[in-house]
Amino acid sequence: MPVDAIAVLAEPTRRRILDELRLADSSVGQLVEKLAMSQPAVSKHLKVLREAGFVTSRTAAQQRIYSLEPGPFRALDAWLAPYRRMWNRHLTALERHLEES
Amino acid sequence: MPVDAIAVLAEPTRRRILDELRLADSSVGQLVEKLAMSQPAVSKHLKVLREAGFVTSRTAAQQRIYSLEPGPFRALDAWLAPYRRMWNRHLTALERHLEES
DNA sequence: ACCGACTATTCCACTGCGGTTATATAACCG
DNA sequence: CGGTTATATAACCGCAGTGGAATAGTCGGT
Repeated sequence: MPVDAIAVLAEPTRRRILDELRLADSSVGQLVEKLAMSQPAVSKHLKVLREAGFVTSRTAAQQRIYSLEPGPFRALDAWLAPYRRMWNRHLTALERHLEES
Repeated sequence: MPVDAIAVLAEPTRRRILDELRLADSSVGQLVEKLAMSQPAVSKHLKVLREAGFVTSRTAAQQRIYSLEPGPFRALDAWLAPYRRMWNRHLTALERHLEES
């Protein structure tokens, strides 16, 4: 399911966008400023993120405010689950203690 | 840290390799058979996975047995952590109940 | 209805990556 | 040492994706 969700995350710029949106919903213009990149580039990445379900946009006047959607993140977490079981078997005593908290 | 770890996982073939190795350590030849792909292709993917720390290989006669390493998976999990906090705020009552188990 | 602000789309050049074929290296065996 | 098996590397090709510049679309204000 997260089939190509991971591929979407492979792009550093897209991860930066997600980092920004995690802190606050943003308009395209705000992202352009933060990322110091051309507006078309940002819009194109947003399109990819949108189609993969990572973000949604609501219209506010001429701006479009983007915000995160948890779905694909949860899917990625689910993909990771079987491996998590594996690495839990590799816990050292110290790590096992930290795991308690 | 998982900087390009995610990019490494973006490749479907590499995820298939990881899936196989999760079930059992395997030689290159065994992976070639499972994946129905040319041996050089598999070797190249293994090189990428090795350099990203996802797998290690031990030599057994002419064969090289590959096995998983938990490190990068944990790093990915760490990258996901801040987003996990986000989607936890979106839990419904039902989900919240299931989360208890 | 026109203008200005904001965003999306198109076109193009470039780069990088995955796959195959061919070849090199390494290890075991007689 | 010669031959065979097993894996890695090299060279090449085709394609997909990214970024910029230019262009089109959308919406509110006057």
